[in-house]
Amino acid sequence: MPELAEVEYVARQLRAETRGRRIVAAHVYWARSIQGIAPDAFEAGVVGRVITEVGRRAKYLLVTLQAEQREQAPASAHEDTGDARADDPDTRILIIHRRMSGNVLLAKPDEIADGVTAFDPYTRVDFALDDGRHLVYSDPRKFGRLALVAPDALPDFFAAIGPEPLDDAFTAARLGRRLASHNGAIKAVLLDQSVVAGLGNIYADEALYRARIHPLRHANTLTETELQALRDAIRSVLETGIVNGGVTFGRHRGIYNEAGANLAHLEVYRHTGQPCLRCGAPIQRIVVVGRGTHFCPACQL
DNA sequence: CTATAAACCTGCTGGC
DNA sequence: TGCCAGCAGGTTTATA
Repeated sequence: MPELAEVEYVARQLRAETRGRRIVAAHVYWARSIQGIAPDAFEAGVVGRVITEVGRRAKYLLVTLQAEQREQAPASAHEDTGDARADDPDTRILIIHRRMSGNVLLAKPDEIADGVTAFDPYTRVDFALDDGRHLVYSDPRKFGRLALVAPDALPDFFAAIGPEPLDDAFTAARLGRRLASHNGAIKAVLLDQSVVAGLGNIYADEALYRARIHPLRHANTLTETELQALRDAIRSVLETGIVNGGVTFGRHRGIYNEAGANLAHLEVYRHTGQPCLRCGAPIQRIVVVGRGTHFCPACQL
């Protein structure tokens, strides 16, 4: 459900609303939502820390948690330059992946009862903040995962994740180099997070449609013109998605449980049988690597 | 290495 | 109206 655009939108909301807030209590209601650490250790690891930054990598939400300032820092051999916190034992990164049905919600005290938000009964993890609000991880299907790691563990965590498509460094040439080693269908390759980060089924279809590339084209056969069009299309569909709060036809919500408005801006996804906006031919649906794939058979070549 | 499938879970939709 | 099979935006792991 949530792809790069949906995660980025929520990251920006969360950054604006929770930076500077301290976590005063945490409760894990579904143990398997926590990855790599025991639930009680996870709870103990976040309580007392302050949310200092919220970011995103691929489809992962990154919440930086710092221990409160200590009055006297312990004697330290290395000088504190104030920059990299990679070895700071007081900093942890809360990593959240919402997978298919997860949402991160910010609830007021009167919207919370016994760990369940009034507008959503699927609370798996609950964080109480020092202003009385609750950060709630809600996930009906329980596929999503939360992890708590030290900052220096991030490189390993993301070792297999490809480049960020919204970075300046994401050029047509770089995309071309990444696609060159893949002979499979371009749709399937775009879904491979090690090739490009953050694309899911919706935005992959939208990007291919706007670039006029058939989803079954072999990834290593795109021309330079097509690579440029695809690179531009990927960025364009993602940026539109972020601005509009993401696509909600199922579960994706913003932190106030509000629906995203980007469904109205999709041009091909789930438009099966409807006329192509460019040429009028009916949009077709096929299955690629088990995923519903929508395209115009007349103008995607 | 590529490729397909299964597993993880529950809710929603469409067909009968 | 009611029931049930099938499907859903993601990722990991197993199998061929």
